[in-house]
Amino acid sequence: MLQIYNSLTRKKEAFKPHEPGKVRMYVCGLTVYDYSHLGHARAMVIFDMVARYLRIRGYHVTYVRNITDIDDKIINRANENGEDISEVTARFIKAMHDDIAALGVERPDAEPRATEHTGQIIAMITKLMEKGYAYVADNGDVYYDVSRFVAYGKLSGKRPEELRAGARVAVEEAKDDPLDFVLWKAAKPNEPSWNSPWGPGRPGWHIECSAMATHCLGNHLDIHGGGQDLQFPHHENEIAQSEGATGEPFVNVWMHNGIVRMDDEKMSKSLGNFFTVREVLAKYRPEEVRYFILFSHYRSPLNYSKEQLDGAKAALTRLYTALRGLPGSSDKAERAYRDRFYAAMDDDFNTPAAISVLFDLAHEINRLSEHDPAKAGQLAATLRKLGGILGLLQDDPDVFLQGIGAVGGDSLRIETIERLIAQRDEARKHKAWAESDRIRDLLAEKGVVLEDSASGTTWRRN
RNA sequence: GGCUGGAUGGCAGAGUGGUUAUGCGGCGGCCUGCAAAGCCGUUUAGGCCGGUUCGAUUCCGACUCCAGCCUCCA
Repeated sequence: MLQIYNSLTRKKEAFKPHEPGKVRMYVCGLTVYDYSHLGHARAMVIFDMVARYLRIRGYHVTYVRNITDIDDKIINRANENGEDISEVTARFIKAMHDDIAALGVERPDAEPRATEHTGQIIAMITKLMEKGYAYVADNGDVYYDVSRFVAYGKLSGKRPEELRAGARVAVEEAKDDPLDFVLWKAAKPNEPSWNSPWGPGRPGWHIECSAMATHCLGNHLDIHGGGQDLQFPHHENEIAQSEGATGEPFVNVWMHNGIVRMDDEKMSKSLGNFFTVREVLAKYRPEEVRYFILFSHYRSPLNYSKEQLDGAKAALTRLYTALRGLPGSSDKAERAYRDRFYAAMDDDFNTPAAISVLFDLAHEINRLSEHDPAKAGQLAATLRKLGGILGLLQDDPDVFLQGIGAVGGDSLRIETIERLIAQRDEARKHKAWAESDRIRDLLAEKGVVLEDSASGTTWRRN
């Protein structure tokens, strides 16, 4: 039985979609004004893992992940570059798709963009106006009246009075209440705008998610996900908007992934302490990055460090080494291991525990490979199958270990390596150990590790 | 200050009221011409103080420290 930690109730709950067998899931995507960094990548990989696992468990999943393609930062970026907004967004949407595809993130079923849903957005704001949840301010902006939504704060555990008391932000004068948030921004000169009942303007950030989520998935979602840093105010505001407009519960299960840290501090654009996905992929292979992300639980903070990424590489090397030379494809997984893997994943997507099952498999494969290759082969197929659920271990082991597409360094060409190995074999036949070791040291200096066995010499890059 | 969440072995990172997490690293052994890989064994745990219990790392309470949110943020 799948259990998911629900941020709304702050506990794990048995997962029950309200339509049996079907899951409607919405995840907050990115604002496309710059390259994605590791924090974005984590959210993308986590919810990709969630969608994959739900499907493995037999659910028909509709996964929607939005793109915010109109916002102050995008406008500023376009102005800085002397570009049109659509040029900026097109470029960074492409970059995002490339980056996360490299990390093995599958495309969601829909990827709605704010600028393509202004109709739905305006319709929802109109509804909120009609129901008295919104007002037009003196400056022409439309605001949500937080005082009208009695459940405000239920997701974040915050109380409006305390928020007001602790307000540290300069209060926008047009608002009736510092907690009110903008639904529609009146256009300033030279800003992109859409016509609306309240004059030309553009949507506020929070409303787009409410409008697109309900438009794509209906009023009542099973799962809504996003980074922990979106829990308040973004998701709190989404609830206020959606439930205010539809009168129905908006989301059953709220899932929040932990943030990525650098030196025990949040990795973020504003702090400037971030690595873009591209920068990381220049040093590490995509699968290493994906493993790094999945090796800690999705709700824990994830500390970025060289040691962690190097560890991911070492761990994958062990798993692929176990798979090497064994038939890898099969549809059936050994039941005992599969059950343990599922049990881990059923427990709030406990990927570290699930990964530990992969290592137990690798260990058993290594034990059996000599005396019971048939059984070892079966387990190898199981390992590959279960790894695949996490989007791991789908490469040919030799391709991974020999580092085709490995990054960095002045690596030797395969032909050169094989020629040197042949030379060394010749020397070894004559027990010319000095020459043999000379060649092995030479290769080692170039990052190539040799492994002699009864069946010949194999090599890998380290 | 308020609201969330956390504190585990050398590092990373899970589960668990009494029994091996797992990975990286260390140490000893097997294998090897020597290595590497692998295998066998092994070494360091659960912030601090109380409480509940036959027994707590695990449950409860206080304390200390850390992070996130309260401003755009995955």
